[in-house]
Amino acid sequence: MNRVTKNLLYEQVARVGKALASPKRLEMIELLAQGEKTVEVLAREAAIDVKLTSAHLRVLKESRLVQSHREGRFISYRLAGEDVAELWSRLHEVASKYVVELEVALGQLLSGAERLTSETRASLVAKAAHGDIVVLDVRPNDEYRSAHLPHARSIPLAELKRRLAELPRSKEIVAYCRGPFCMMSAEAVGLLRARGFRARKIGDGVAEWAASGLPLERAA
Amino acid sequence: MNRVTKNLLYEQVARVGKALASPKRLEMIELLAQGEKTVEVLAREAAIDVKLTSAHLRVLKESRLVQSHREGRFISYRLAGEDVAELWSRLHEVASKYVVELEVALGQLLSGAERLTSETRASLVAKAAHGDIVVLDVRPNDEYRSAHLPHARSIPLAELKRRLAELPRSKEIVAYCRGPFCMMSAEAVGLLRARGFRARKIGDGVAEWAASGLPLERAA
DNA sequence: ACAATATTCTAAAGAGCGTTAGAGTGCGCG
DNA sequence: CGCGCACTCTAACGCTCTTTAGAATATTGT
Repeated sequence: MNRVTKNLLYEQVARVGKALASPKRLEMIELLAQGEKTVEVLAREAAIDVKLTSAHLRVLKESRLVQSHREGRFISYRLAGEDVAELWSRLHEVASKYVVELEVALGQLLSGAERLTSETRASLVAKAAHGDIVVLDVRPNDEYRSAHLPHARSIPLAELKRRLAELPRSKEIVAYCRGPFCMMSAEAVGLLRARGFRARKIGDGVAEWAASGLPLERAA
Repeated sequence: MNRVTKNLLYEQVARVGKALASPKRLEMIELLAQGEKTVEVLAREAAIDVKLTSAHLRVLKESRLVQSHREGRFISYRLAGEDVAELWSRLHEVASKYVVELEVALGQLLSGAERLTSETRASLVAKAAHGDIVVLDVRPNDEYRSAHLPHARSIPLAELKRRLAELPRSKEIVAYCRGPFCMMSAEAVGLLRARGFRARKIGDGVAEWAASGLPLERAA
């Protein structure tokens, strides 16, 4: 009985592991870490067929990583807790530390994006609080409202070009988006630099930030 | 290219997820979190066929979660880093928090084993340092030597019955083993209570302890 | 060099998972 | 009420993973 029970327990944990074993589901988890989303929105943002998205969400729901609730005609999904985002963050931390191919790919992708340590995160907050830099959130505005880095300002990537006047040329602009795999902040930096701003990106998203133990801000 | 690269990245992370998607591999990771082991030892302790153990180790090695090196006729495996044990700990933390069936099974299995918080962990160390309690490691001695909780004493479960004289009847004995799924500490507590000792178990193993940020001791 | 031991490699069967399409369900609006 | 929308359920295909057995490899001791 001992051994049988034991295997059953590892099986339950493996159910969560299985949920984390698919690239599509991982992308969905990262998107949901930005805030609640409907199936349709999720399918569009991840570029996955709606039916397939629904099927994957079913798996995530069965493993208790996400929860769903109906809102009128739409069904909205969210992560089951903060620690799910943290788990995702740890997973890709371990992955990027040990999987060489990922390192190489990440290196190309991030193209100079800073990997933050707890010290640099703390000094980032301090500089932002003091007004020495501008922390810029380039995700869609609803994701910003759901949660964002301390002192961050929201200008979604799509609106950046026509809202450049809101940004100072005297200060360094530090852009971020959904996490190290997300290209939006890199695009934003490219645009800003072309217009003569001083800008750089960081690899952190809200999940990475929270996983490092620092608090997030939420819109009222 | 953007999308292609992106999927490739999630795929790399999913490789690690896949490695965590099998009950047998999870059990092996927990065993390896206790210290380096050869294939044969691992196979015996997990009650898995040697060939199958080797195959699973191959998967773990390909996902860079474990490393191997030859020692004479044996090949010894260990976790690739401390954060792998931490990842395992987080995984089963999330699993046990959200998977109801696991909760129930755990509840029966732990039968009163204390879930530790950071406060109770700290006070445990303080009491052990002061000599108010005896922290007892009932795992095989080589696992104890590899790493153990602060101030812990080693009496492997197999030797406990004939070494009872080494333990004080005046102090409470706090037993632990490999983690919340491990039955050895529960057996030890049963034995000790039957002989008139004051004893209880805790769910922590070295992985859970380290994941909570506290230091471990290692034999010189 | 040869036998014994520990482990890996190869091949093949079976189970389980991802994906797609079509039918079905629940909600809101006219 | 009934139509349309958002989503889920079911069934089926192909593919990948697990598991087992047999052959192969590397190392030690004689």
